[in-house]
Amino acid sequence: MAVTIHEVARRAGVSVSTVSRALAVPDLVRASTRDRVLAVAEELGYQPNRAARGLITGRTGNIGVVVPDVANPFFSAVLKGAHARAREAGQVVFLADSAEDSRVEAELVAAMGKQVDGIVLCSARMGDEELERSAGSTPMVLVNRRKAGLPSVLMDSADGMRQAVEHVAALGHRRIAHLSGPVRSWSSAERLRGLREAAAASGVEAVEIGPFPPTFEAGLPAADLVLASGATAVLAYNDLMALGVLNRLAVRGVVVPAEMSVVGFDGTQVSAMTTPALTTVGMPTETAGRAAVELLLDVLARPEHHSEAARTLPCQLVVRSTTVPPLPQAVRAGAPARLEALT
Amino acid sequence: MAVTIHEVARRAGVSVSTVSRALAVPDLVRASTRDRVLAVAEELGYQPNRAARGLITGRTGNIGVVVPDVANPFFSAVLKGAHARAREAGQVVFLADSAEDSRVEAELVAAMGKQVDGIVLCSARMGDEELERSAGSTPMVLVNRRKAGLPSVLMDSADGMRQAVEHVAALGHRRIAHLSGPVRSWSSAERLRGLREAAAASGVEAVEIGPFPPTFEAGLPAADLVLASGATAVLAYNDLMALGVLNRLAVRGVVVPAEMSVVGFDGTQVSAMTTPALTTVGMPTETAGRAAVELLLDVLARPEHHSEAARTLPCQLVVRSTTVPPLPQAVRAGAPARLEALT
DNA sequence: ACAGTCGATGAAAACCTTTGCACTGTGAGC
DNA sequence: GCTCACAGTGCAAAGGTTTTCATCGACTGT
Repeated sequence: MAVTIHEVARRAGVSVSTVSRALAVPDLVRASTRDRVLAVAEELGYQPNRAARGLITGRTGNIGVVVPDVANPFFSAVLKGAHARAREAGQVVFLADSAEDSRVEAELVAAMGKQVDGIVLCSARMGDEELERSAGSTPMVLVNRRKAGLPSVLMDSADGMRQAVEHVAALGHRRIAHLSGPVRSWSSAERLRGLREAAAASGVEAVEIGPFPPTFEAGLPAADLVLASGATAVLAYNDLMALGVLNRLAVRGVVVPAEMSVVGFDGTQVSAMTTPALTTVGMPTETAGRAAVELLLDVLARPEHHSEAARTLPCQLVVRSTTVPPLPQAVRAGAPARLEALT
Repeated sequence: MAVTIHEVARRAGVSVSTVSRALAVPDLVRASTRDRVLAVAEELGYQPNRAARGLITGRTGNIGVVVPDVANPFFSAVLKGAHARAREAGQVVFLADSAEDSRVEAELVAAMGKQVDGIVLCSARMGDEELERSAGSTPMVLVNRRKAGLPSVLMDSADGMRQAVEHVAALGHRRIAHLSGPVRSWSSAERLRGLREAAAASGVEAVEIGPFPPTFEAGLPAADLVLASGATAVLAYNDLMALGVLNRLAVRGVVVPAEMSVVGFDGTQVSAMTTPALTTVGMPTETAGRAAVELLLDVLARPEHHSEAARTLPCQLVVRSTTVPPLPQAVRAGAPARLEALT
């Protein structure tokens, strides 16, 4: 049986109100009384019952985080950041995994609604109307999704894509392939936009292939498509897909980076672990997680104030070993024997 | 303002008791009344306030999951399984990340205590006494940690290790290196035990190197140690470390698997993505997560019953491309030129 | 026809906390 | 010496639900 505020009050010889105040608004109670109460509370190991508190204050002290897939390193990193920031604020995080299913997602958000003060919704898959409905009942901040009237934390994927394009363009590539991701994803659209703008600006030709699911497996067939496209560099939707490309290229006997440059996206741990190490666009995942709960906390504190706030976090290209200048045309057309001399 | 049970009662023309019963124990109310109540509840979108319910029942409907690091794919997989099973049971999961710190871990468990019905504690880092103290205040099931009197879900790492050892032994390796993981980890100790037993039984010589943190970075220097040891095969503590080994071996110009066989552990996604694909011991991570909340639910349902229950899940070696028979001694000592012919 | 049962429902207590309001006493200002 | 303000504290209501107990009517068995 847990120790209640009544028990503390009894032992300290005061009323429950005084105990409550001693803990919540110390200045309201005389120093001597407060010290006595605090001592007793400490001794008994008293911890307020959050359910009871929530009942009266209407605040639960919980924040919900919903992601499409916890097992995806991208999201688990966001989750980690969110958890860290929440903990600092004494909030607890509720986790929900929508399994990439927009219906489940909506359901989870609805179910969470009453038990949390607010929700951090990552890469929302649900439609705009559903989103609006959900947001109506619970304060919510979006991560990597934009919706008028809803606060959000965005990662500047378009700019990340620009960096990637400029990088391969600077290396001398003139025809680059892009492997696109989930159609309904905001992030996906942003990257496409960044690609087109940067390609036009840099005077390189971008061939768009896809869409694909953002997985290793999708990268396998995508690699063949890339080879057939005649591109000399490929920008994958994410690191997982890039790994698939790498894998398939190796099977096909295509040497990376000599014969094909490959760029990933997300900057997940694994991108540093391949041989050769993958050039990728680093995403501020953990930072985004932190920023999202930060923003949510703000919204909770003064509701009407920043319903429109959108914070954009920068991406940073990290150049590793999968991007080099393309082979001269003559060599590419030549015999494999000549290639060996180059690698 | 949320719709309460009173509102439903008023609109349905019954008392709150009847509404409560219609939802919780439908047989207790007349069919016609029940239908009417249910219809009204549905129409109003009534959802019981869990805080209020928890206040009276003493059950929160929440279960806590604490892991050393959400961003580690091994744990995020366990988490995913736990979440899935919890959701099926209508429970929600509280996440806590201890950042591999035993003090934070204990703190988190204590803080969670009051807000959850029970805790799933993964790969507990805290000491036995602390563990005992924590378990005293909240029902708890351990994952990959054994402690007398506490229910637990174990993955049979020792047997997984046996499979790995027998595999490389069968390939003809006679001297194999083992890279050990965190000293305080139960899993680590189990694997060492499995290694020694299987090595003795198979008549192979095991050289134990370590301990190391279970990371990619640790695999780098470990690879050099392995080369110096004269082993022809290496069993790494986990996949991450194995990737580090692979990476460093490539840098050193050692060809895998021809010159060195490498086995990982955990069977994480990434193990399938390397080139060559990593032979590894598959761990039933998601299953373990499910099993853990299953067990917790059981314990919650009938407390005194299975406080001792320990469920052990099997591991399964998955053979891929990093393990082949060792080179004949003559060749290994010979010129690199001869090697090339082999690969 | 009557006692006894049982099914269906309602009233109210209980869970633990926060907080508005009321009360007491002390010191300041006149 | 009297009023007033105010600091410190207690009382009690409120929050939404579950659950025990009581009530009431109808039905069964004799």
